[in-house]
Amino acid sequence: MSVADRRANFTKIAHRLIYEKGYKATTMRDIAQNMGCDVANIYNYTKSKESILEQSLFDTSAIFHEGIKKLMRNELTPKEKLIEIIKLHVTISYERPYQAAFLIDEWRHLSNEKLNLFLKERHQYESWIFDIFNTGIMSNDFRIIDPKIASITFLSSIRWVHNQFVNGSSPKQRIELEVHLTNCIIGGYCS
Amino acid sequence: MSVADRRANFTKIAHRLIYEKGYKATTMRDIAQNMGCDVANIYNYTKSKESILEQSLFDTSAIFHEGIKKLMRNELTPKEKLIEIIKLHVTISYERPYQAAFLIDEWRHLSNEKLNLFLKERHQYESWIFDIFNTGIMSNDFRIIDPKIASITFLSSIRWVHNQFVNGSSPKQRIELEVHLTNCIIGGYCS
DNA sequence: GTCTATAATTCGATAGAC
DNA sequence: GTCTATCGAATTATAGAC
Repeated sequence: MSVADRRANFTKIAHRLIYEKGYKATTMRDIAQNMGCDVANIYNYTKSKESILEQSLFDTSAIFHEGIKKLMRNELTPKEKLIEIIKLHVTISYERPYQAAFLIDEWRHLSNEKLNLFLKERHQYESWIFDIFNTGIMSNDFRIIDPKIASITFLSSIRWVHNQFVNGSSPKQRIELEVHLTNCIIGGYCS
Repeated sequence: MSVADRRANFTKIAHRLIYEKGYKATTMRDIAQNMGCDVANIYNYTKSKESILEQSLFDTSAIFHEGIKKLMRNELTPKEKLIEIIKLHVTISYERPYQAAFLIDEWRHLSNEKLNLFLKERHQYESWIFDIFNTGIMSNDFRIIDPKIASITFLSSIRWVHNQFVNGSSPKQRIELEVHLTNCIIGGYCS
């Protein structure tokens, strides 16, 4: 196994354990045991426990930001933007379900300096979503709703998708989920 | 201060800290410090750290179950049932925001036996929601959507409400949130 | 009820031999 | 890169004096 493969294997195992048990409840000894080696070896792959979390959070945050920046540049209607954002979340949650979960559950375990930086990024992301709703309500693309509550509710409604992918899913299952989820959120429940 | 008041104060402080830092990251010393006493005194109010979490989870789970059982007995349309469930979640999240959060974030730190019991209760609750969607789709009250994905999305979309209440809110703010949230979820976003 | 003291364990991380 | 051994700190929880 190459060095790169070993590192990838370590990251995968560490992320899975942190997802299953939570960051605080996952010990370096847990990770070592699942790697089949001793605790000391873990520090060949990471300089500290926190850096595992830190790298995952900021890497994945950057991917979300790239995605939303790209679709905000396109000339899409507010409704089309929401559809693209659903697709973005499903895609990222499919490709890295554990790390998508950390953005929701584990960010608070960052140390203070990193925490502030992360919250800044998150707030910026939420602002983009808010702007879409605010614009869409003004332009009558959306109904008369509270833009703040709508944007929070929208983000919350797609915050479970990663759970569907943690045990492995096929590309077909990904597409199906995306279609049904979009149908629910964009079309609404009631006829 | 009476014995009951001291216990209530302990519970409130413990729940606030667990909400803010997470169960694993909250130490008995943290709680003691916020109570203004020594660690040993904490064990006058609880027999263990886990029993704090355990009692909160099962108490609040029972309240959710009581609420949904009551509204399922009524002869309401599926749509009216969803509206009542939104109201139920807003009400409980308003009255005990920390404990509502534990049902989402902290249940996994229960010990094995208690964990299985909790998951059983949660699954039953989710089944009731699923049944509402399943029935509503058949009866044409709802659009043609995937009932499984719809029920998960619905529950996820109201899973943020407690955050709005953790720093204290007026009854008027509660009503406003309930109205706007119901408008978003039942009416949908798009016109 | 309050405290001091401490037991028993576990944690992240490092030193150093191979 | 692997291991053994261990450090220093922090954890839950208890014993026992006041």
